[in-house]
Amino acid sequence: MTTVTYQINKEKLEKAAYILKTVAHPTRLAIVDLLSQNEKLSVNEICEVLQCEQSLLSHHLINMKLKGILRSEKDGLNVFYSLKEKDVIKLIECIEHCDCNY
Amino acid sequence: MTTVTYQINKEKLEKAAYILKTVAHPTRLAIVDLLSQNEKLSVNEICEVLQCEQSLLSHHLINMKLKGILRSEKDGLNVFYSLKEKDVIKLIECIEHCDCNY
DNA sequence: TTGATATATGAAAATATGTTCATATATTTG
DNA sequence: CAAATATATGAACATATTTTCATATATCAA
Repeated sequence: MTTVTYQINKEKLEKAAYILKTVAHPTRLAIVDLLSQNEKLSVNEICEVLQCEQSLLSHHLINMKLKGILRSEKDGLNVFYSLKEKDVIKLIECIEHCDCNY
Repeated sequence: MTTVTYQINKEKLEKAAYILKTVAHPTRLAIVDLLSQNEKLSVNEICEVLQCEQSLLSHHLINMKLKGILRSEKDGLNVFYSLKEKDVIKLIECIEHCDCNY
């Protein structure tokens, strides 16, 4: 006889997976990291620091904005992105201690 | 003149992304959740609770074991999986508070 | 040894994600 | 207005991940 405890519901897990997936990419993690250190940055600034092609970066940024992780505000020619969901910073910290195989 | 602070190195970010990706899947998150509540579970037990096809579940479990998140031990016909890298539980908690778009 | 049960494996198919490239749009400046 | 700059868009392509299915292997019990 098995009595297995199952806590979290499906919907919550799907949401969590969705957010994790959004962040689980080196460039996107770098963006989160950058924006945790710098209140707001223009696409160009991020582009230069990360050495990432403009259009590719744009895709990443818009993706993360769509999912509520970033916000953006326009100022003249520039668009400044900033961290909307600051909790995602914790994900990086959380994993730094992990001792998984890689 | 731009002075952008950039903290984490590329390698660290790639490792973090790698681990996050491994966990960023509803079924795999459910497995982590289950194993945070139950010390160890057989493939079959997990199969039944999650209503997941046996072979698919096996793929997930082996994948997570390979990446150091789970461990397994054989006992007769059964293989019991348990959480090796308990820190990943925190990822779920971390995200539960997040208020992203979905 | 045969049959039943639990788990793993591997290849193929289905699906999703990431990247590139060419070009569009919007804003500023001369 | 034309040119320059910053960013966005979309389609095509490349690549990676997930799922399915058929089957293999291992262990146990009769």
